[in-house]
Amino acid sequence: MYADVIVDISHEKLDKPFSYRVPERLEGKLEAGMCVTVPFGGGNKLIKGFVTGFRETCPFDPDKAKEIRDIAQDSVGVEEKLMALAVWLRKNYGSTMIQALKTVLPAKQTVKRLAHRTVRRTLGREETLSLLGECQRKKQVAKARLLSALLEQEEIPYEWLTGKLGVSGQTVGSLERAGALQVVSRESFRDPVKLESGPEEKKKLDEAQREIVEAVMEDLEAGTPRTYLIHGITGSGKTEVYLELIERVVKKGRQAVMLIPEIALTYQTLLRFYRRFGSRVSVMNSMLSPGEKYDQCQRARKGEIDVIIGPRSALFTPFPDIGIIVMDEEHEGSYKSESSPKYHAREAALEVARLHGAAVVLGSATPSLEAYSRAESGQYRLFTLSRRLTGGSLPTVYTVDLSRELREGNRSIFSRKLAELLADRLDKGEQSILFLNRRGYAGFVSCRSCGHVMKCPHCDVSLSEHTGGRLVCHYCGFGQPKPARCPKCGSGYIGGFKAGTQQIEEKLREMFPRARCLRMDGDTTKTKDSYSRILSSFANREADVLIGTQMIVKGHDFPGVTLVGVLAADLSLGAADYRAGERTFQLLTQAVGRAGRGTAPGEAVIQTYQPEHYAVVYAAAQDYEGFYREEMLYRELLGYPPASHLLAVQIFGGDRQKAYLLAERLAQSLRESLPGQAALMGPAPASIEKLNDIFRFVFYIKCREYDTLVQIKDRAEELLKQWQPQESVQFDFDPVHTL
DNA sequence: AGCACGCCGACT
DNA sequence: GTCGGCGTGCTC
Repeated sequence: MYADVIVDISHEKLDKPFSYRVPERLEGKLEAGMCVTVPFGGGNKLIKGFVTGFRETCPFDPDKAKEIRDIAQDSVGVEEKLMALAVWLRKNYGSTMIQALKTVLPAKQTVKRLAHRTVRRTLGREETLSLLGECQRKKQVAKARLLSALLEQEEIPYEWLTGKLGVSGQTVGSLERAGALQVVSRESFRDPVKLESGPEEKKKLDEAQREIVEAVMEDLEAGTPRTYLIHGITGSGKTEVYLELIERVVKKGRQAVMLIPEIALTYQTLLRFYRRFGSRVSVMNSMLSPGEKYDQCQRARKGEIDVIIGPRSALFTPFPDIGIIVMDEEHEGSYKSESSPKYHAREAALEVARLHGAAVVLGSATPSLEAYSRAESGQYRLFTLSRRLTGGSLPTVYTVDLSRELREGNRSIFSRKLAELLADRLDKGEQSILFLNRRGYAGFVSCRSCGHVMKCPHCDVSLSEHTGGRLVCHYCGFGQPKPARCPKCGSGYIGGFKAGTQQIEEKLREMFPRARCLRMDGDTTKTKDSYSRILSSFANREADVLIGTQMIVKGHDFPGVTLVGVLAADLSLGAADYRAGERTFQLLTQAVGRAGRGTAPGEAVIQTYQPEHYAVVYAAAQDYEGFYREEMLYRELLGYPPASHLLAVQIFGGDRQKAYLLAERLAQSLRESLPGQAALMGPAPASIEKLNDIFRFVFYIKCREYDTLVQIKDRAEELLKQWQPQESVQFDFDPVHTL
């Protein structure tokens, strides 16, 4: 019996499993994910490693195999919990143990410690010079290089030496022994966000808020923490509830994790946490350098912080005793990892909470169907906050039928209603936002005259236009040629949507030459701080109109905005996946909610070719419940999550034919042993069939039981182990981002 | 990353 | 011949 052991994730060259013999006394006791001590290298130095799997035979010269020394006893609680989490990730989402470990073990620890390791000259200038002369005399080129570098600059980062200067480790070592220099490993915990922790403004909670806090704390103190869903409209004071809960948990000596979507951390929110928790709070942010991330982990490990704010990876902060995990904007797609293991932070949070005995609080104005249905079934406890504390009433929403505009002779991007209201705002000096929900735009085809969208007859998702004018369903592979006329109304105005933020800006300038406008999209926010610069410049009323994609409707508060225009709701409705309706509803609700946050009443215009689509109708009415009922019905009918579960099996390969054959072969083999309640669809080319010269195919398996899908995944992994294909295969459970 | 190995110039 | 420096490659 042999065990695969990862000895150190920190270095790329060691970033692969080493096989060790399992001694008899450990047989049966050892499990994947366990921490063991093994002899490593020529000196048989004992080091710690993690078991990633087992095998019967030795994959190399069996004489070289060494034996596992022991199960590491000293493995602290923190590491053990993270390991258990890695095992869980691997089992439930299907990835290699290495990938799972990398996900869980934060940053590249040791590498990043080196980033903070420097070499400092200890001898004086004269002495160093004479030593340099001696080295040159002895033709010790490496030492000479190092010494002259140290004369230029007293302190040099370690990896400069090994990298740029080409000085090896032992050269540094021998000079250190000679007393010419000193290796300084500094663990300075710089605070990445420098803020003055001002006086804390503690708002008094109203009754509804207090009820939530009391309920959660009661369960937590009784030792029976649960999962809670707060359905609260924007501005209903969810953050206050989070703050209060976290403060109470911290007072009990436990730690808290505050999860936020990738880009959503606003300055205001951050400030509130700093005011409340001072230096005991830390931020994990994608803007941080890996070294800074590592710093934050060290601080957590040492117990220097109690609260971490960050995206899904903050879940793996090495806290010893987490008491609460808060997940704000629970419905956000960025909580689903896009790289293997493709875990969902909501599910991972539940597992972390289980391991720590912590409570999980989910919050959203538009909860995901997954969360809301679980709340309905009693799995989660539901709370509703329906009062807008910040004042301001809900905006008036107008839905404009774009096909009617077209029929009545208006071929512009702006409907007459939107143009009229825009002109009015410009006259009054009030601000407007124009929103283009481009996300999910995957080349769908619709009729400009009647709004009919070309859909797959088998899957009820939009067909995507592929090169060569063919329409393809990337769930089941169904294909048909692109029709010249709309099959419903016979109009020739059928085709893809082509409107970007630039065109909108041009049209706006044409129509309102006096309007000052700002544009915010991928192009204008390339640099790091341009994002916040645009937002603050708009907040300071330096512009009248802000044009942008999803990024403008998240988080930020603009009290001066009294008009929101959604230019084409259909852009996200037409997305070729089953979540299109849900996403559209969420985006529209958020967008509409941007209007009238201040004292002046707001208005919103939703332009669409499908004014009677339920996502549009319920968003316009700001009716979550209604939307939920209808969408859920549809998911039940078609067997999509959360009514059922869906496993996407994705095949990636450089050779189109071979990749397709593997997909076909794997799908066929799985079909043969498919349990009755499961159904397999496909394979089909991904919506972007070729990316970076890699061909992508996908097939889907639907099943009510999640565990059955896990078993099917295990079976697929087994087959792949036998076949050893060149292509890579990934699994995505209940996918959020379709390929 | 750390360590052994082997090559190469220098010096008793 | 031997010693020590320094790059190279391997580690189950």
